[in-house]
Amino acid sequence: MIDAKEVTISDSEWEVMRAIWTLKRVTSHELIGLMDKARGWSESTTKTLLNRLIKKNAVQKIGTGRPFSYAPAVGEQDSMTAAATDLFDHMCAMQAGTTLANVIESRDLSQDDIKNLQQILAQKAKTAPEMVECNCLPKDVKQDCDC
Amino acid sequence: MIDAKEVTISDSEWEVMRAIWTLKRVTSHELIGLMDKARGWSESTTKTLLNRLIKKNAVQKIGTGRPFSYAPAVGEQDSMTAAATDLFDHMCAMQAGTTLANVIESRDLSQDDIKNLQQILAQKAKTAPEMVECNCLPKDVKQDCDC
DNA sequence: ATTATGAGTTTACAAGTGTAAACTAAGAGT
DNA sequence: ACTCTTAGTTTACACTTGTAAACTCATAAT
Repeated sequence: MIDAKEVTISDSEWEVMRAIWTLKRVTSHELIGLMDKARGWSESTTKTLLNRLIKKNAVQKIGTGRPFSYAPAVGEQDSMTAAATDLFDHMCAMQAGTTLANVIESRDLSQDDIKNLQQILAQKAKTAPEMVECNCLPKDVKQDCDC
Repeated sequence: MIDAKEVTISDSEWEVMRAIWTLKRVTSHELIGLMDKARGWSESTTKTLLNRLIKKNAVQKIGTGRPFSYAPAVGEQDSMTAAATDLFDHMCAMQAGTTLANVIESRDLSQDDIKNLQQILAQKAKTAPEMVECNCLPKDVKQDCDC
């Protein structure tokens, strides 16, 4: 498995990856049918995306004979966490909490997910600061904003 | 204020937006200095990004005379929530919970953020399902995976 | 052995992005 | 009124992405 942090997957590529992750192993034929059904993509489009993913090391080609199979080379959970972490890393730290709250409100979460989150939060509460500071400007820039 | 969901902000543009959001109102001069200090960008680069943001309606030009000022035309929290929601919308629903957990572990959250999250989770727990299903394949595709 | 067909590889092309130079117009100073 | 300087606008250019056609190479069928 390649480290998910090393691989950048574009939006369309994500669609392909999701199918591959879910099926674990596919032929291009299956994938083409799937993406056509799911997104209405032409055969060519799926082929291109698959090749780009191989080149990026997000997918590995399996087998020797002609109908090859394709399997994920990066983990789904790892890729998801890497993508989400990357996004938050580029946003204001001060508002991350509220953003997370907004996201959570709109997600379907299982009872187990919720318990897990609660446990993590309880843990974090023990050492959490009273305030998180805005990290949007270089620290030496005067910043008398209420942000 | 323009609806954040209508505006797509690229990575570099985010850096500029963060500065503008934090300062609420800037001149291109200030912004150029800031981005140079924060990212080492040349004057030209900041100017280009600022113009793209204006064209996208993420930033508004203020004033009539020559040194114009620039202010956000979309809200920061709204944009953050829109970006994060969009990301999660494109990922497997089944693993969103774990992903959120992973993200939360690595964030700095304030006591208030945590309380807020806890309150939301307690609420969600009341109606949360036992399991969230994978939504990565068209529902009519046979899918005997353990995913 | 020859051909059709399915699978894989190359090329294409417009839009968006990161990065920046060149050009132009409005005010500031003389 | 003329010129310097600063702020704003245009152009540039390579790389990525979304989308897809064209082309080529194995292999199965004849």
